[in-house]
Amino acid sequence: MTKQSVHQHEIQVTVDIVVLTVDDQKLKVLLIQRGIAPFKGQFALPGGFVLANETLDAAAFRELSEETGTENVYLEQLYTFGDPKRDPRGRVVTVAYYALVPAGNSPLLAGTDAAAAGWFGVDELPVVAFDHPKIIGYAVNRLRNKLEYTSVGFELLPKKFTLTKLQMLHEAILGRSLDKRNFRRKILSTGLLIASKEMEITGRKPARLYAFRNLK
Amino acid sequence: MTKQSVHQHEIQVTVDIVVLTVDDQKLKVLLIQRGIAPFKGQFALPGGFVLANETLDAAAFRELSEETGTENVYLEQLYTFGDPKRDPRGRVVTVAYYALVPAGNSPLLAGTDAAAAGWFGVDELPVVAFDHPKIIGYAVNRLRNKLEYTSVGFELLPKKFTLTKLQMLHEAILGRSLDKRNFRRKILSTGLLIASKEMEITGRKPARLYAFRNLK
DNA sequence: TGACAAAGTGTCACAATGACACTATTATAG
DNA sequence: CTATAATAGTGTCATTGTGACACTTTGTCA
Repeated sequence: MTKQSVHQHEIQVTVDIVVLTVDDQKLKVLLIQRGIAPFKGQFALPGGFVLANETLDAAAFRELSEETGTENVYLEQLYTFGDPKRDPRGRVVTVAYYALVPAGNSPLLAGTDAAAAGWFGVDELPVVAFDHPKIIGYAVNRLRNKLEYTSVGFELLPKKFTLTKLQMLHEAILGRSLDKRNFRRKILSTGLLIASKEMEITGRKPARLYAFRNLK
Repeated sequence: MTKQSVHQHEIQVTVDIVVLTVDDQKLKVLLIQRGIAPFKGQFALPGGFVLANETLDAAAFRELSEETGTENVYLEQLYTFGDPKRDPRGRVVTVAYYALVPAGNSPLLAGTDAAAAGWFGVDELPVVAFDHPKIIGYAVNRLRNKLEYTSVGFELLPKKFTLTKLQMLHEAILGRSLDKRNFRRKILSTGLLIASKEMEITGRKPARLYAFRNLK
């Protein structure tokens, strides 16, 4: 910031978004099949250019909305990737974000300029373009870490959920099973959950529904 | 990344580096006085443009070396700031890094194009240009958090140090005092320290010198 | 050799965590 | 109607981690 050249160092800046969900007991990422070169036919993260008068966060929200129809989701900046060779078309620095969406709220993928899209288990990825596999790895790591010391997990569930659902969610993300009693003790002791009076009726013994204490 | 325009969305990309040290029992940041407009005369973080064929990490290392003469330091990407109004000269996205340097290794500030430079306690900052106060805040937070669950602290000390020095370092960063026995118990139980046979002789009772177990 | 300054050391109470298995409640099938 | 299948829900114990707390040791220097 101490140099004064103005038109010399311009670079294309994009945002790419790792949209994560948990479905079918698996942590999954949203990928879009590229309709154009380079990497035509391969899958890639949703994303796009940062516009002239837009914050980075706004660009990420916009792309998420445009490409997936998803709104009102948890979105957080992840890391910025800037290897000069990461995009064969030229110098592109991408600010990666990750988003968490509840299972079932699968974005409708309306109005995308991509050929197709879908959810892929993070351990069963297809061929993925650019350095996006690395970016996905970063996001998965971040989510696993944050799960241990924050309440991000609730972002992946509907407003009301059973403790078993919450536990299965944690198990899917962490990739290991958890003790039921210890899990309940710990999660309830945080005070972040409020028990509703409703029960989920599933055909067997009904389970109590809880909600995340929404306060900041 | 699904659009194909090429020359439309170019943005200037810089790196800015929050160089931190602990000296005189205070957590301090390296600031450089700007010799040119905008914000002429104000202090700012060292930094500069990312060059055409350079990774972001390389740009950060280069700027650090050019502007401060510092090398071989701990350097980690922090966050990317891209508010369209953050730089009055135009659209500049900056990838912020933070660096940790041992006290006393104060960079010599050789060959800088800035008017002056100096270390400032993070609680006693002068008027700082751009959104750099916010960036400094991010870095301080990150360091405080990382100190609790990693070994970054060792990056701020010489190779050999006494436990009292290490404790004072932690106290300076966290901004609170720690119990001597509890601190020693905890830090020694990590197994990250190896006791050397040397003692530091300071005029009073000599203190044992320890080193960080360098392994990854 | 006495005073000073900093190094170094142990215990106890409480909280957090991990391991472990049975009972309760509902729907459904016979 | 009652037996069964399925999932919900619950408590204890041992271990470990953590915070609070004060005195002794060792060397220097006056």
